[in-house]
Order: sequence, then structure tokens, then C-alpha cells
Amino acid sequence: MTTDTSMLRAWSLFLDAHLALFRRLEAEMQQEVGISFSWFDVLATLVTAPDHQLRMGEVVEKSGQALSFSRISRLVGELASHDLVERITDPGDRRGVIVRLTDAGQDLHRKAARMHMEGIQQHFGVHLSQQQRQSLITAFESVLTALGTQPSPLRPWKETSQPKSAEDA
Amino acid sequence: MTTDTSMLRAWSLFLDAHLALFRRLEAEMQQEVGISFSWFDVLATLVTAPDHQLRMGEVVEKSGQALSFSRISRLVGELASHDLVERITDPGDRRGVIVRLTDAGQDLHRKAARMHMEGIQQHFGVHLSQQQRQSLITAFESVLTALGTQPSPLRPWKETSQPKSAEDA
DNA sequence: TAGATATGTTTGCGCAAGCAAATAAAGTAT
DNA sequence: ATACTTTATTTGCTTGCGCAAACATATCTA
Repeated sequence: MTTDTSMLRAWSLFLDAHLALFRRLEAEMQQEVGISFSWFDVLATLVTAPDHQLRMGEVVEKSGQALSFSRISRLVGELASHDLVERITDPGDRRGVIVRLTDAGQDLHRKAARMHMEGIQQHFGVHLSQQQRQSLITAFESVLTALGTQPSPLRPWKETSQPKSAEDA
Repeated sequence: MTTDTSMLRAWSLFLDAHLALFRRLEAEMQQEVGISFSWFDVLATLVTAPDHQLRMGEVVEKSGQALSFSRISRLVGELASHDLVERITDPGDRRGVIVRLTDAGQDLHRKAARMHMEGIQQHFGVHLSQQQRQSLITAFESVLTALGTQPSPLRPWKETSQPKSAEDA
């Protein structure tokens, strides 16, 4: 079929666009706030939580499936050493660790989020008409459903990490 | 503005879909052909070249900006040690290395590409109407142009690697 | 033609990330 | 109450990757 060509073009552009957008936004976050996407991910997850705190495991779940348990554990360690979060042994279950956003963490997140949203709007949103936006939403929801993946909860910001290899399709 | 919400939803789904698709297709390639996306990328790049051979540097360019020079160099080493490509010192400029696809490499690529295209169709193409495909193409072309990125050349397959962090936007 | 410079590729090193084994604290059954 | 099992998190190890320095060969300049 001849639509194969346009399908592959769509796929190829999808990959190219993702890569380019990710790199650009990551660079902007680094330059303007000095933190990585993964740090931001953890901060953003905590911001949306009641009392700005979550158990370690909840941070993993709520971040979407982007980062592994072990990675989140280490990220929390890094954030804690910069006083952006606190690690508190859960008094009710001393295996557990409560991760709590500090005020400094919240401030930093606010700054990062504001900037980041602008970046998303500028590099992505601006290029989508109302109708294209809708196409994209519908199509990707369908893709995710078929793959059995939950769309991640919509905090008004959210990036996801990515695997590490390259392919050609 | 209220469209902000739908814009962010689009963004969020874009990220989720990319992650989910990438993981699924990568897993399928691994299971069914036993190679990684990055190997496939190099093989696919060579397949489209005249005589199935390119200088090392050309492999890098033609693969899109997904992989660094040093990574490609090492990948070629790996492929060579599996007899999927040959490394030949360029007789005309002995600094240069010609990377040539072997017959085994070509066979493996054929098998991988066939399977991979089906996967793309099944997990991605199927979920896009003609019109959605077109929306997506137009929008992402616009995104890439604005970012100053060339869409990568359309071999009838092509994946791209990805950065390594996570974000939340 | 020797030395400086430019080009093509590889190598040394470091980092983010994941997996799976280790640890720690609960819960459960006897 | 002691031993087994389950749950929550951390740690050891490996891997894919990029950056920048090293290396090798070519080219240019005096």
C-alpha cells in the first residue's frame, strides 16, 4: 500500500521530533535552572502530592514508568544532599522512607516549571493547531491503550526519560 | 488560556507514547532478531548506501544525529566482530575506515527490517487515520524546522536513540 | 623537506541508568 | 516467641553512551 510511505514518514518525524525536543528542553533546563530532567521529574512528582511528600515507592509509581526504583532511590539521595528534599524514615513502618520536598525544593521547582512550560509551548505547542493537537491526543491515546500503558497523570508538566539505543525503522 | 491544558495533554501523551513504543519495539527486535536498535541503525544506514559501504564518518552523518562519533566507532567494532560488517582501511586516505556490510549483515538486516516495519505498522501506524498522519507530519516538520534540525533521510525504517534522563513537564 | 596544522578515527574516562542480590523491617504461622 | 515469608529500599555491578584527549595520516607552508 502507498500509505506506507506516509506512515513511515510520520514515524520518522515522530522520532526526530522527540529527540530534538528532548535535547533542546533538557539543555534549556540545564542552562536556566541548572538541574537535569530526572531531578525535575522527582521534584514535580512531589509537588503534586498531599503535603509535598510521598513514600519512596510512591514516587516511583507516580513518576510514570520512566525511571527504575534504584534510580529514583539514588536521585532522592542526590536531591537530599542538596537540601531539595528530606528523607524521613517512616515512623509507622520503619522500612519505608518518606521523601519530603523542602521549601528550597519547592522554590526551585516553581522556577524550573515556569521556564519549562514556556519552552514546551514555544517549541512544541506553538506548532500545533487546535485540530492537530486533537489528532495527536486521540492517536496517542489509542497507541497507549493498545500497548496496555497508562497515560501518566497530568501534572501540568511532565517529561519522561528514554532508553538508550538507536534504531532505524 | 484554556488550550494550555490540551497542549500539555498532547505533550504528555507524546512523551508517554514515545517511551512505550520505543520500549516495545526495542524488545521485539531483541527477541526476534537478537540485536539492539543501535546495531540495527548502523546496518540500516549501510544498506541504503551505494555498494553497501560508507566511510566511518558518513555512517555517523547518515544515521541522523542520534549517535555520537565515538559510539558509532565502537558499534562498528562490535558488528565487525560478529562479521556483520567489515572494516577496511581506505586505500585512498589511510586515516579513513570504510565500513562495508557483509552478506550476513545484509541478511540479518533484511530479517530485522521486515519484522520491525510490521511492528511499527502494528503499534503505531494502525492507530493513525490518514488525516491524523497528515497532522502529525505537518506539525512535526514545523517543530523540526523551528529547531533547526534536518528531518533524517527516509530510509523505509529508522529509529533514533535517546538521551538519558527523565523530566516532568 | 621539516614543521605546523588539519582531518578522520579511536581511546580513556566518567555518568546515568537498570538489574538483581543484599539488607532491613514487618507480618505470619506454628 | 521463633522461624519463614513478604515488602521497602539500597547497593554492587554492568552497560550504553558522550566528551575530550590521544593517535595516525594528510596537507600545507616556509
